[in-house]
Formats: sequence, structure tokens, C-alpha cells
Amino acid sequence: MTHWRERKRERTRKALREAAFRLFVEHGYEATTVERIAAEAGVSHMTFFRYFPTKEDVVLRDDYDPLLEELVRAQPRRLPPLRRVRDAVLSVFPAVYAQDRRALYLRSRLLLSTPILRSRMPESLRGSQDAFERGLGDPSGAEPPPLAARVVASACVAALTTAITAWVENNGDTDLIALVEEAFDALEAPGTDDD
Amino acid sequence: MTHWRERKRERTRKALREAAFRLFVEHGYEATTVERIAAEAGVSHMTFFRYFPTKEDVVLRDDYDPLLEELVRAQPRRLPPLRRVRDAVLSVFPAVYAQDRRALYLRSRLLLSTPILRSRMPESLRGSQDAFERGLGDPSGAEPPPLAARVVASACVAALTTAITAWVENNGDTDLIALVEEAFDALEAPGTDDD
DNA sequence: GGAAAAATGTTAGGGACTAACATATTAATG
DNA sequence: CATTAATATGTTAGTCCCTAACATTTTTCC
Repeated sequence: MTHWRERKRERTRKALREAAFRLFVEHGYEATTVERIAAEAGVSHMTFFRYFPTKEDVVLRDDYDPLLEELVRAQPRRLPPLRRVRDAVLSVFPAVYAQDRRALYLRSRLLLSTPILRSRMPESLRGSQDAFERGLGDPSGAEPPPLAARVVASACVAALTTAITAWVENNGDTDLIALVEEAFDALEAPGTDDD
Repeated sequence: MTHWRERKRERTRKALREAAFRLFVEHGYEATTVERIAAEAGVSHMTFFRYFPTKEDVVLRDDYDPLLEELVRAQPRRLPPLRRVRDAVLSVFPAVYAQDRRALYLRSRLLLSTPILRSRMPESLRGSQDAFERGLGDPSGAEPPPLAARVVASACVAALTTAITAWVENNGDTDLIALVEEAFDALEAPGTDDD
């Protein structure tokens, strides 16, 4: 096996993330020191920073973006951009939701209730926005996406964030999928009056 | 004069902000220490933190939100929400733009080019989003704004951010007002195909 | 002018993060 | 298997953001 190294790296990475998450949920984000996380994972604090650039990244990092880009690109181009993003998201979200609802809820709640994390949520979502833009834009990726595509992408991210926020505010009781659909509806029919 | 205190506070606040801005533009955000900013403004570093909770807030803080809320609320309620926000923004933005274009450009560029600031931009814009939501929602403010209003508000903030980003990426050469209008257009006609 | 209140300074310290260097562990080679 | 190179990890010392506690000054009010 020439890949013992990578497997060990994956293990430490996972150990760090899980230790961090456990401690965050138990004692709160601010009260948990990097030193402690590292100790819990059996490494030194330097090793932590070699795996995650900052303390915040342990929570913020996720890796769905390439998938999202492909899904958007796979939508029929005759559909309006907003619809393509919507269908792409809803083609995969229900499965993730069904499988990891609790983890998703805990993570979202931690994100929303910790000021410094909440403030960086959009940064983490920025990756998804880029994915949407690229999925909507020129398949070759040669030229930058037009402003319209970028606006739609950012609006979709905003709608998703709003839906998840409402979900967490409601203690995760309501159906997130329904909220997401409602949010996209509001985007697609911006002329409709509220309440 | 019973308000010498407030005037002096305003002066120190302004001195701190200007010193910070000058040093940031000259040496970069990271390279500028709070100690230095305080010294430049003739106070100690503790005083700095008594005026601004964090180093980032010197750049991020602005105070347009109450105005925005009022402007949105003042729009005719027969108009669709998106239109109300658009008209509200465009009723005041051109004047600000005409007067403070260069300062606005420098500030935006600093924000966008400094990772830690960029990541907190949406947080700073969150205040505007709340203002939009309140402006769109129940005038009494008794009940929370409906999801539709929140989505529209977040989408508008997203559109504005996208427009400003494009403006800065273009070195501030294009007309920002036109970009903002184009961004709102893309929101109002999400069905239109791109390019 | 003197007391109360508010602003500011001083000092000490915690905690995130970095740089430099030392050490250990794994991989490739003879 | 021993050696050497590459990579991962640890140690230490230090910078900087930010806070707490307390002392000192400045402003306001009586």
C-alpha cells in the first residue's frame, strides 16, 4: 500500500473535525480552544492548523460545490436560469436532507447561533454561488459569467440561506424542503404581494 | 455647552476611522496594527476597542440602515416588494454615488480584496437586509416579516453586492448606477435567458 | 470648588495563529 | 536491511487581537 499516508491523513482530519464538533456542541464554540481540540484528537495544536487554516474552517468547510455545478449544468438550457438552479438543488437536496437531517440541523444551528461563524456563513456559501454561476455560464468556462447569471446565483444562495435560517429558527420542526420551495417560489414570482 | 462630551467622542471616533483607513490603504489591512491606528489618532489601543468592538468594524460599520428602512416603507404599497426596494435604493443612491464615489470605491475595494473583510461583508450587509425586511413588512413591526419578504430582501442585498463587486472588478470605470439597475432587472425578470 | 460620572490609560493576560527549527515517521532506493 | 529523502508532527518562542481590572484623568453637575 503506497497510500498509507493519505489514509492516515484522512483519519486525523476526521478525528479533528469530530472532536471539534463534539466540543463545540457541548461547551460552545468560543469556549472551546484549539489546544483542546487538538488534544482530544491526539495531536498538537500545530497539526490542527496544518489541516485547517483557521478554527472556523472546521465548521465552515464542505465539499458539495463541484456536484452542484455539474447538476446545474446538466439542466436543460431552455429553462430559465433560476429554474435550472432550483431543479438542480432540489434534485439532490431531499436525499441529503432525509439522510443527515439531524447533523445538518446541529451544524446549521451552531453556525447561526455563533456570531463569528454566522458572519462567515456567506463566505462558505460563496463557493456554492460560484458553482451556480459556472453551472449557468459558458460550459467552456472561457469567459466570466454575465451579470445576470451572477445575480441569479447570488439570489439563489440568498434564498437558500433564508430558508435554512427560518428552518433553524423553527427548531427544525417544519419541513425544510417545503421552505426551500417556498423561498424559490418567492424568487420566481417577485411581483406577488406578501402576506 | 452640555454636549462637549459627545462632540469630543465624535472627533475621536472620526480620527480613529480616518487614521485606520489611511493606514489600511497605504500599508494594507493585515499589516496595520491596532496599536498603530490608536497611536496615529493620539489615543491608546484600549480606547480604540471602546469605540469599535473589533478591528474589522472600523471598515464594516456604516449607518444607512434606518434611512433605507424608512425609504422602503415610504414606497407605495401597491407596488410589488421588489420594486419598492429598488425604487427606495435608487431614490438615494445616485446622490451618495455622485458625492462620495472615490471613497466608496476605495472602501469597496479594500473590503473585497481583504479576505477577512470580504468574508464579513455580508454580515455588514445583514443590517441592510433587516432594514429592507422591516420596510417591507408590517409597519407596526409587531409580527416577523413573512418568508417572501425576507427572500426578496436577501435577494436585493445579493443583487446590490453583485453589482458593487462587478463595479470594483472593473476598477470603478463603469457607471455603478447602471450596474445596480441591471442587477435589479435581472432579479425582476429571472425568466429571461442570459447572454 | 468638590463630588459624581465618564473617558482614558496602564498593565497583565488569554487565545488564535505563524515561523523556525528539531524530531519522528514513512517511502523509495541500493 | 540500511540509508537516504520526503513528509508529518512536535516544540518553542513570538506577534497580534482582544479582554479584565484597576488607576488616572477629564468633564459635568451641584
